[in-house]
Amino acid sequence: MVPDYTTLIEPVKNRRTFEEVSDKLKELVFNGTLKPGQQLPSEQALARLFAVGRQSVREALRILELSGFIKTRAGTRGGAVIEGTMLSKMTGPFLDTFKFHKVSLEDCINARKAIEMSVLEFVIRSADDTDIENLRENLVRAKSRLASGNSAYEENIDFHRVLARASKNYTFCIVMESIMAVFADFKSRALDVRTEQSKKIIEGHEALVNAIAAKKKKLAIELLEKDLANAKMIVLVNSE
Amino acid sequence: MVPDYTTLIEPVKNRRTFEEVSDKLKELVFNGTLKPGQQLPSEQALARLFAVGRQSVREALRILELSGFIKTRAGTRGGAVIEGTMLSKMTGPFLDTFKFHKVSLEDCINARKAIEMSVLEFVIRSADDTDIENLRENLVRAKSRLASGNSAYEENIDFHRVLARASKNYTFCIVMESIMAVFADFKSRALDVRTEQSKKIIEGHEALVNAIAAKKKKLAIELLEKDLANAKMIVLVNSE
DNA sequence: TCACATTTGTCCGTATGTATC
DNA sequence: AGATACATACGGACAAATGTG
Repeated sequence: MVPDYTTLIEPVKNRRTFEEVSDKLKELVFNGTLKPGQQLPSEQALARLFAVGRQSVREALRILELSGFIKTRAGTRGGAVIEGTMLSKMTGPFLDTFKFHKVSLEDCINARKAIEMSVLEFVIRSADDTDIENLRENLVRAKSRLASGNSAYEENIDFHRVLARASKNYTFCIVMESIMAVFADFKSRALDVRTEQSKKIIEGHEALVNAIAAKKKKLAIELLEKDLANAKMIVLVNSE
Repeated sequence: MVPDYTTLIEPVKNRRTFEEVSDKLKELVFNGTLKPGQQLPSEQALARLFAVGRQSVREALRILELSGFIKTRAGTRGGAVIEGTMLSKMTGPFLDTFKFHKVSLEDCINARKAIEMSVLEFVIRSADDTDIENLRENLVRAKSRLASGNSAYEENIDFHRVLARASKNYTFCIVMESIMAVFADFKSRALDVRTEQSKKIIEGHEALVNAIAAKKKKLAIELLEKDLANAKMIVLVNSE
């Protein structure tokens, strides 16, 4: 009968100053005291308020910035502003972990397929008119991009983000956002997608949206499988 | 035919010094120049090497620390050391995003079920003897924990991390690590799991491992479904 | 167009706590 | 116990950016 000291007893004061500061500010965001769009006091003012040095405040702000809580701007009327979403900053750590452990693109593609097939099930159950509209809006953006002679790679990645949102389960949004970041990064480094490929992908997306709108589950599953197979081929061919 | 200036033209020098430093160090880790366990020069030395101030080095180190690239220790022979894994630091940003967007536990549980069922398919296909052994080792740890009068909540969470590893696809490891962090955090804040509940979970895990070892796919799926339903009940009851 | 004020970004000097030898 | 080497932390100073009058 050994009691569990490790969870009962915590370090009294091993925490560093900047950690106290960043945790305190995080808490103010979580409990709604600090709302998105709101301006934080200047670094000097924060240092006075917390009764710490400006260096500690700066290191705390770096943490909050990297975590996506705030963005900072220099100059008059500059400073730290609370962000409205943390989704985009989620992807950095995920991508770092991915690269650090040298995960293969193929593994990522395979896992992504499994997860997105689940997402689709949720989408067919829960998608409403607004979601269908958002998906169609993505198709319009992608097509206009294509019409101006560029590939629609970014828009076609975004399609899957919008799809995840239509599942009405934000957990999927976070996960898919992270995974799609891998493909976005891959494109920025290596990929030069042909416009014909983009066109084919968009056509597939269009058919998929129609199937979802019509609640044709079997067809939708089939179409998503085809789309992911297409995407897999494009990525793997270009990663040689 | 509007050319895509946003991807063609990048800001010439908007980057801050500490970003340059942290990116440079990240790159050295990614390309293998800096290996896990290796010691970085002191802050003073790094400042000299990069020809920047100590403050910039410190802010860069904060970023690398938060991202999980390094850990720092004070004292002689202290300093920054390259980490061997980034998995554990992956969870912080995920958890922050989760809280920031106030995702419901139920959504998280539902998404987790969908994803873990996919993981199980991969596990049944790919798990080898070592994986089965790792899973059994987890059961031993959980039981000994129970025998000493504590709940085995942490070990039972860890079971699912080990399961993800058995899929042989590191993408699943990253995703599951992130999701399980939500439950680990939940426990640390609210949950007081009864030992009887832990015992029941462990028995379920044991049956699941046996089914996986015997490659009985249908049975394994059934058992995992039951386990997740159990976990869902325990969490939701305690979150009232 | 041109200062001016404010705030971040950066560097330096110094002091303290901490861990190792 | 004392010396050493490092992170941690504070304060002062100046440069760079940026909005305002």
